[in-house]
Amino acid sequence: MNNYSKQREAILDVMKQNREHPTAEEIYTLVLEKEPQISKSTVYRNINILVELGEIKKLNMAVGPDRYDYLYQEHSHAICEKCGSIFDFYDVFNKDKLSNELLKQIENNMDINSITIYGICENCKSKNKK
Amino acid sequence: MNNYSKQREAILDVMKQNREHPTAEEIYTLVLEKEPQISKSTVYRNINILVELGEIKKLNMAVGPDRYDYLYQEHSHAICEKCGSIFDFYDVFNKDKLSNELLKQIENNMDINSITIYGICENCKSKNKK
DNA sequence: CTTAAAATTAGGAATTATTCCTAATTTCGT
DNA sequence: ACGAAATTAGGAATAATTCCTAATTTTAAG
Repeated sequence: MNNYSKQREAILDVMKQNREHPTAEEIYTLVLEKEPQISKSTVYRNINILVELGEIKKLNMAVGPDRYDYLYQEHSHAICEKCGSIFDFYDVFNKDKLSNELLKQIENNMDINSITIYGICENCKSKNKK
Repeated sequence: MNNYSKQREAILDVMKQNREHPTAEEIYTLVLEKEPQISKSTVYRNINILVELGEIKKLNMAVGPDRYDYLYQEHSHAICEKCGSIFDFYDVFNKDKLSNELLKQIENNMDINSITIYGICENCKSKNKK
């Protein structure tokens, strides 16, 4: 794994130019513009490889399919479990401290990749009150 | 939504007695012991209702199907993105403070339901070095 | 206790999301 | 330039979940 292919490069380009946390399906549609012959399995396979390589990040959604994020800057996500909205935010968690606390509590020296907040956004809260 | 049914009660019972974060499939298998006639769609539907009612929590996995957790005590989860191991841990995040920070940054007054750490566990780290 | 409306069910079909398979092509190291 | 290794397109297969329908159960009101 790691030979050059224009397909993989096109996928990475799409991710670099897109900060909307696209789904695999959306990535596929976007990459079709540059690579009209690309197949969906190639998109899925390369998405997984890029995650593996640490170039993009996988967001585990509460609703709907997984989403992906190019790592333009270290940040965290807050995800609405009702409507699936994603909010980016910065500088809240001290990973070293967390990592240490984790080590103490679970006795496992995990590498922390990301921290995600799940909840209900303002909009969905007000909808439910009706 | 919210009429009594022995099926829903049986599902909740399974969740109360199981702290292994079962998948929907596993819940289905377990509940079959008490309700041999229950159908998978009833299990899925009721799981969603119980999440909605706040009786159980949905864990958005990095690998494999979603998992569920009875809310016996407030706690957070650390999930290995490679093998899917789940670690429970306690008392690390100050939700009020976080909620406030979120409000400032994203200008959305989200209700925080849970905070999940995603990473790579010790075991998977050492496997990769080989 | 009836009774009617509302909620829930079983069972299976349908849908969605993702992975797997294969033969052909491309890339890479020498 | 050549052979091994990696990658591809295309489609089949699988996994996870939701949707549909007619029958049954629950609830609330009389």
